[in-house]
Amino acid sequence: MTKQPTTEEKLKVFKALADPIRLEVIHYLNGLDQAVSCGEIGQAMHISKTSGSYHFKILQEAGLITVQKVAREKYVKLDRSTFDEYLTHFWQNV
Amino acid sequence: MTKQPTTEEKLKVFKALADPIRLEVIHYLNGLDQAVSCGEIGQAMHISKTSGSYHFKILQEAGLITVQKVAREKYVKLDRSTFDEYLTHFWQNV
DNA sequence: TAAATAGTTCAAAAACATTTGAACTATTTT
DNA sequence: AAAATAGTTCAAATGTTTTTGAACTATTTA
Repeated sequence: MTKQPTTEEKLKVFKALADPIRLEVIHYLNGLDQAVSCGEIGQAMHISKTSGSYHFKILQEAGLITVQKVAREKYVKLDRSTFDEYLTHFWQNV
Repeated sequence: MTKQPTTEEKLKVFKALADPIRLEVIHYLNGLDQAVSCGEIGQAMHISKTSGSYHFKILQEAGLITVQKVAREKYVKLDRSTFDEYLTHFWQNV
């Protein structure tokens, strides 16, 4: 009884997954399983702040991460429900 | 006990899924659940032969479809084991 | 054997995604 | 209050993907 994703939404998710840096970020977040600051992830991935900002935005707009601002930092974690909806339950929406 | 996909392989699959025409092809093939000729799919998607050829190659190289040549036609169907490995079982490989 | 059909290949053009560095905002520390 | 830190925004440059049309191969039909 939960709404079917549109093609636009699916595209956003698959495009977000179709990049090596973003797959690495997902892997990193999955390993830690807690909110981590953008800066920490950026350092671990060896990318610039600007590039990090760009990639986090894409992951966020796809719904793959959630973001929480704490003082001057942003903490990020995986939104597993989105992975489940688009990947694990892929055949439910195809 | 089955080999972990490499980052390259995952990227190929997610890139293949990150396109509206290819998602439509997958949807079409899923509905029919049988091998269909490239020409028939191309007509149903309203794309040129050249564009069809390009997209089928990408889906094939990602392992998302299998292709069988019969006389001068090519028949295509979904390879569900690849969808299962990369999507349904996403968390096993992340 | 000539014409038609199914699909491929190639290179150029067009469209789209990513990176870069500088300038910026907001917050925290000294 | 000044300096430092976390992150964003912008436009330009670079890189990658997709589309296009013409020429091609292989097979089938007339």
